[in-house]
Parts: sequence; structure tokens; C-alpha cells
Amino acid sequence: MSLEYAILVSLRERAGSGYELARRFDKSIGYFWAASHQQIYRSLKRMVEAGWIDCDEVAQDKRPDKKVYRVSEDGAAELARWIGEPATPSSTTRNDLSVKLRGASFGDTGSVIAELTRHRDMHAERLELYRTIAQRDFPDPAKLAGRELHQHLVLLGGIRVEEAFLAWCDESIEALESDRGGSG
Amino acid sequence: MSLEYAILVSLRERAGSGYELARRFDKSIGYFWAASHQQIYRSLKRMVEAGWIDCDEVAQDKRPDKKVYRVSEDGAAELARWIGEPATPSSTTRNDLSVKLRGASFGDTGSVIAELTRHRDMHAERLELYRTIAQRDFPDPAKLAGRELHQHLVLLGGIRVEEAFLAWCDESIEALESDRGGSG
DNA sequence: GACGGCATGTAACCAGTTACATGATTAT
DNA sequence: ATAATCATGTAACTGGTTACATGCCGTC
Repeated sequence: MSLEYAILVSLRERAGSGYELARRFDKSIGYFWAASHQQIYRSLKRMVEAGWIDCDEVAQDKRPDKKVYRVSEDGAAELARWIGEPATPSSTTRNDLSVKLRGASFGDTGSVIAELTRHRDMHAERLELYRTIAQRDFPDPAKLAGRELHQHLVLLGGIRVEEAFLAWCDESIEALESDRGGSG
Repeated sequence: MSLEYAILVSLRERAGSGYELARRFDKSIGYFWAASHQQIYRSLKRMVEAGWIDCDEVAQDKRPDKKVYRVSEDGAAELARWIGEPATPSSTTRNDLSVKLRGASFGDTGSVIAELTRHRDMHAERLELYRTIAQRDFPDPAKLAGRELHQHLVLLGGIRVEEAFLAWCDESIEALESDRGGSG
């Protein structure tokens, strides 16, 4: 259900169409809450019905018409309420890499090392991306306040977690390799 | 669909009933793949149909009968195949705390700080738990090999990520507080 | 003529959550 | 009595994924 709140945050930052929201969920807010265009269109429909957002149809030159959504007063109040609401006890964890590693002895250790390396590389890329965005958008982090501070902190959270994950991948690959070398 | 593989890993470690699996998914493997008893019973049913596991009905003294499941040859092969299979591009991220922080200026900053503190405390507890388990089950990590090494690495992954997350919570709470003090 | 970007959706399916349901034994 | 533990399930609902569907514009 949080997707609707993520959409509210994004639309309060700037009004936009379903398509534009789908682009934003490919990056930016989407790094912390993934969503496909199908989900977004479905949610927008519900949110209009609930009166959280309003819609203006905008005709465009040489492009299809689009529906621009903006947050209503009710929607803004609902978002503020949700932000203040305590979270559910804990977000449920589902990490298939951990399951694979835990089951490594029931498969092939080499392919688990390969899998760890693949994840390592994907997360290294993600970390690079976060760092690039941070440097581009927030070159002087000490001076930030308000909305920019919040956005920077979110990005920093991504950076901190990716750093830890990467370090762990390296540590694990090394341990698995020396275990294989030492015992096989 | 990975739940079925998590169950295969758990059943290869030790055969057990649906109820016993549900207990294991409250801890141990469940820290990295959450599942309720309803999901587990449904999956077990499918897995028997698929021939991945076999079932023995065991009568017990002063307790209800139970169905003890164990992994078949086909199931073991399927698990090995899955472990070697490259993961889907990236696990989809859904982090409502990040969404709330990003939307902090559309709600009440005080309640976002409270929310961060709540998460901080929950993750500190989780970190303590991981450390306790690590010390109890793997007191001498340098000597580990095979299955125990794998289990320890998974636990270490949890520890590394929780540490990073905690540090970020502290950093963010401090930044939000001085922003509030400095500008309001 | 084929592909990529803009723009909107529907439908079927799969996985996860919540609520409901039963019933014995053991401990407080 | 009441609650906790052992043990198994069904049913309804919600949210997410995959596949399908349409159509215009501009570029290669």
C-alpha cells in the first residue's frame, strides 16, 4: 500500500503524468521503492477515486495527450498522516543470495562464488551511481537543509548499505575460495 | 517462488514437519527469508505434487500426528540447479522508511525523527541477536569450513548490513535534529 | 520499414497477508 | 478456567509481475 504514498511524495515534489511517474520510478525515488507502469496506473486510478489526487487532461503538440495528476488537500493530509504513523514492526526480509549461500554445500560452490561476484558487481555499479548522483546534486552536503537534506540522507543510506554489502561480498568470496583451496 | 528453495535448504539440513519448518522460519533461515505457516503448508503441498519432497506420516505419543517431509532426489537436483542459476537482475527494493524520510517536509519532522529512532532501536536489537547467535554457534570463526562457514557468512552479512544501517540512522537523526534546531 | 520514445491501459497470474477454523495436551 | 504449545489446514484479499494491446511521431 506504500506505493500510493511514494506516488504522493513524488507528485508533491512535482505534478506529472503516469508516464512521467513511471520514469521517476526508474530512478530517483524508484531506487528505494520499485514500481512498474502497470502498478502506477492502477494506483493512480484508485487514488483519484479516493480523492487523494486530481487530474487535468493536457493536450500536447505532436505527442499523445496526457493526464497530469496533482495532490489534493485530502491527499496532502493523508500523506502527512502516513509519514507520522509508526511503521509495522519490521519489514520482512527476503534475500535469495543468502539462501543460496546457506545452501552452497547442496549445490556447486564455484557457481555460488560466481553468483556472489555477480551481485558484488551489480552493487558496485549501484554504489557508483549513488555517489555520482550525490556529487552532482549535493556537492556541498554540510550546507543542506529541509527537502534537500532529506533527499541527501536517503541517498546516503543507500551508499552506506551498499558499501557494507560490497565489503561483505568480498569477504565472503575470499573465505569461500580459501575454503575450496584449503579443503579440496 | 524462492520460498520453495528456502524450504529445500532447510529440509536438507534436517527433515521436519510443516510446523517445525514454521518454527525455523521464525528464526535461523527466517532472518533472511520470512515465511508464515500458511505459506509453508501451501508450498509443501505443491512440492509434494512436483515430487521435490516425500512425506512420512508419523504418529506421536500425546501429541497430534505430524507429517515429516524430506527432500527427494529430484528435489535435491532442483535445489542444486537453482543455486547455480544466475539471479534475476536485481532484487526489487521497497523501503518505506526512505520514502517517509524523503517526504519529511510534507509531514512532521519530529515524527520522522521518532520513526528513525524506532527503526534504529529495532535494528540494534536485531544486530545484538545476530551477534549473540554468532558467538554462541561460531565462537571460533577462523576455523570454519563447509556448511558451517556458509552459515556463518550469511550471519555476518546480516551483521554488516545492520551495522551500516544503524550508523546511518544515528547520522540521520543528528542531521535532522540540528536542521530543526538551526532553522526553526 | 524497423526501432525507440511518448502515452495509456487491461487481464491473467502468482505470491504474500490476514482472518478463520479445529482439536489435543500441558502448565499456571 | 485459561493460556501456551503442538499440529494442520482453508478462504478471501491485496499487491506485484508478466504478457498483451493500441497508436502516433521521429529517426536511422
